[in-house]
Amino acid sequence: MRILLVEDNQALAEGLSAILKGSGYVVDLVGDGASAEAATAAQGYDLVILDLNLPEMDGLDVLRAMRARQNRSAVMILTARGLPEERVRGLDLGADDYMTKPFDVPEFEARIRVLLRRQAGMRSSVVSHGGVTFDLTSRSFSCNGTPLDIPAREVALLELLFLRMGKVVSKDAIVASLTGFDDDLSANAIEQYVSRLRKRLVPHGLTVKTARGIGYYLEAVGTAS
Amino acid sequence: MRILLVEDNQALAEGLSAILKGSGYVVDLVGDGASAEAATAAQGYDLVILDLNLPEMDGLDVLRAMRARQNRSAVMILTARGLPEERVRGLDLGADDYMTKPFDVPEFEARIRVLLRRQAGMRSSVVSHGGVTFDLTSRSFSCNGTPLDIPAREVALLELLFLRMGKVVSKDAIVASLTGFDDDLSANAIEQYVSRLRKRLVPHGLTVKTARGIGYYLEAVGTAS
DNA sequence: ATTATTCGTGCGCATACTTCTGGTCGAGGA
DNA sequence: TCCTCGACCAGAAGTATGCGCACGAATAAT
Repeated sequence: MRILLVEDNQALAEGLSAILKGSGYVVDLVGDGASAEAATAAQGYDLVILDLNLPEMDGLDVLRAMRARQNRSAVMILTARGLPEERVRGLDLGADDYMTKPFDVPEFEARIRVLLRRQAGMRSSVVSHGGVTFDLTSRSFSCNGTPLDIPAREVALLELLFLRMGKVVSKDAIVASLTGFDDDLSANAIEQYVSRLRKRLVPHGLTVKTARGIGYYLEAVGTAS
Repeated sequence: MRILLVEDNQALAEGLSAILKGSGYVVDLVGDGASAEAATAAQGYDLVILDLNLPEMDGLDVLRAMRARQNRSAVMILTARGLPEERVRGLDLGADDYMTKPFDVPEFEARIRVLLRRQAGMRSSVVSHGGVTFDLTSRSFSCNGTPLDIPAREVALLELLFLRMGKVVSKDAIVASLTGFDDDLSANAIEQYVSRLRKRLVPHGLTVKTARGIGYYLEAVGTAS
């Protein structure tokens, strides 16, 4: 975890830096807006701790510039000025948290943990094989960002195979997974879906292989056994 | 955007609920820990605002249970107790922010905006696709600087699609995001909004594509697959 | 209070997804 | 080699789903 600390007050800077390093973070320290600009442009930080009261360039300008550059780092603002409207501005400019000096050090550390935890946990629940991606939450497939237009029933089947990539799924298991209690499905229907899926998957480098008498499994083309 | 407010003080609950609804959020309100448990288990909320001082079950237990259930909703803790060590505990248990009563309402709103935009994976307060821009602060759309006049319900829908540009949003997710406990929405209503939105978006180079049986997604016209 | 939007539902139509029937192909076994 | 059985495909009928229209109810604006 790499943190950039932007603070012009020498004493405070050293103190915070020591605290952060003590918690096991890698800390870079700069004392003015221009240096902060340069550092954030050059390095990808997980977190930027930003004092607003900087010489020359205002801290909010640094933040604004970062966001304009599409910089995704988490930002915590640290300042002596405690005006509520000032805070609102900072937060709306893209800061993730805002603390007013003097502050409680344990709380400071806790809030940093929160920001870093969030930063790390932003990965969404998706599974990829080759160029194809499956989003568990929306139950939809996409290829290079563009959604694949596949009928619901085929999605259900593909999902089953996709999540067990390379493993054979028995026909019974497929039927059980696609139907509820009351309704049933002829074995032929499944073969039908498989057939359609095969055609659909050709451009995306996937094939449905058949395990005769047992079931089906998914495979990336060119990965012949 | 759907928010769960957990607060037992009737007056405060109504007040906050009014503020949030005024900002265009869908708000569900519960008054005790058990209800909060049930609600978070049943529904996916974008944000949970949690008072610690609850009858029967402590707010922190609710939070702990949520996280144990892998619930990823953002959580803001709200309390009268201001002990720093108390805050640290809350934050380390998986809360994303912590405010002490009494608090400044504009700052409260700003922090909520922060949590929601971070939840959506956004680092700054405006998102653009093509010529259209969405301002998360005012929750309004504009095209080349001129605001687009869109009804509230359609804004809510467009916001959902816009923030997940190109990704399929399931119809269920749309309904969940647009309705609270008491009211419900027919599937037809959504199709209706989509229909209206489509007409509105034509001049601005955006189209709502439909993933039959699954949901909808937004796409820039001319970016056909 | 009156008017103008906005909101939500029911209905009919069109589309395309599902499912089955029946027939051809290919793999293994006798 | 031939025979049998499962796998695959094509076509067609049935059916669910999405779409737009039009109308009444709710809400906001004047």
